[in-house]
Amino acid sequence: MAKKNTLRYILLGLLSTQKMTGYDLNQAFKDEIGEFWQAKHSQIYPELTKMEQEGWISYEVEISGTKLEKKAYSITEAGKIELVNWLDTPSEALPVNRDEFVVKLYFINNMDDPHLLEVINNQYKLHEARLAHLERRKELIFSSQKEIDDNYGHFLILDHGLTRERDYVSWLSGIRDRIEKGS
Amino acid sequence: MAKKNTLRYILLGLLSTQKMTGYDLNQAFKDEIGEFWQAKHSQIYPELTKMEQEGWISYEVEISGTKLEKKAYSITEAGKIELVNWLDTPSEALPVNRDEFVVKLYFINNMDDPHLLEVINNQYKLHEARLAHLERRKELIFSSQKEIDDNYGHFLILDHGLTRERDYVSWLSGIRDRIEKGS
DNA sequence: GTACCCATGTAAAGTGTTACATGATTAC
DNA sequence: GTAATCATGTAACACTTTACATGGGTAC
Repeated sequence: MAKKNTLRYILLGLLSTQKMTGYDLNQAFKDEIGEFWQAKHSQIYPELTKMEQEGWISYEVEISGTKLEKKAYSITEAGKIELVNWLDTPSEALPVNRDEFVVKLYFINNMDDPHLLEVINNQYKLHEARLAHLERRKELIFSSQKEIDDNYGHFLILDHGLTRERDYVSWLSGIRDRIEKGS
Repeated sequence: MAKKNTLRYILLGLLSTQKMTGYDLNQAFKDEIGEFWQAKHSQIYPELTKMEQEGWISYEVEISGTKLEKKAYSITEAGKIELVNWLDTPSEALPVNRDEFVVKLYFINNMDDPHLLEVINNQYKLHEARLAHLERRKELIFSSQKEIDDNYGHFLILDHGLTRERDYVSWLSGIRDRIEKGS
């Protein structure tokens, strides 16, 4: 079985709607995409170079100010075909979803560790903060039905991230309650 | 910042309760741990060798039948210290949770792709199957309160995985309903 | 002038997957 | 005998992160 290289398809997908620089693409991973995929610029720039060499994308150099060069990438016809192929291919593998905290909790619980509550509270705060952040974003971006309809893909991804965080937080608080009651 | 190497702490955690071979450890990733961390034997065996060299674990060779050699690993005192340190260290980073399907959906939706429904149905089947599998496991393993209390760590991890799958499935069916209504 | 962001890259190392390899044991 | 499972390893490759490196633009 061939390796996935999901990153290049995500870049392709982002470029399918508009011209973007490597820097812009990197920013996209800090917003909605970032909830479900991450990449650093050190991975993005080389990938763009490879994709350009393979004819999936092309770029034009633009000048900001007097010297600063930007490479504005666009998707090519060949790239569009690759993108649609990817979109239409069923994602066979389920995500692995590594979660260090959950396995840690598994062990800490088995061991009657006195730091259990502390570790849980710490994680609770982290997820609560992310949940609050996502809720703010949702209010900000999707204040009306029109905005939802116009950016339904974005809405879906944000809504899914929100649900996931809500459940995580309520799962954690359930565990915390049980510990406090039991001790 | 140093790299994580979560794998070795998971191996340590598993070995903290009982002697296990590399093979046994590999099996553990197919059961409860596998929902939240994965590793192949090709990663496990070399890691065990390194951990043994660093004094975190030790092993005894046991013979099965007449020839077959097994290395039964145990955690050392030094290893126990490392494990507790890890358990007590707050997990600062939130999990990345890469999900190729979600990003795919994000793009496919933006593009009004005719395969949208098909792609969603495919994913729905995958998650439904995993959900059913987890539910069977829960019934099988945790049929009474006593079993829950005796293996609370395991219960937590399975319960969390179940909740996650239920939400995923209901999220997908919500999207499907919306598409069918809209078309 | 300086802090923060824009903008692009490379190098090195760590993590994870797939493929290659081999042989013993057990249940049918 | 043969298929499935037990048992252990290495090699090659792919993916991801961290660190190194450089320079321009903008707002205060």
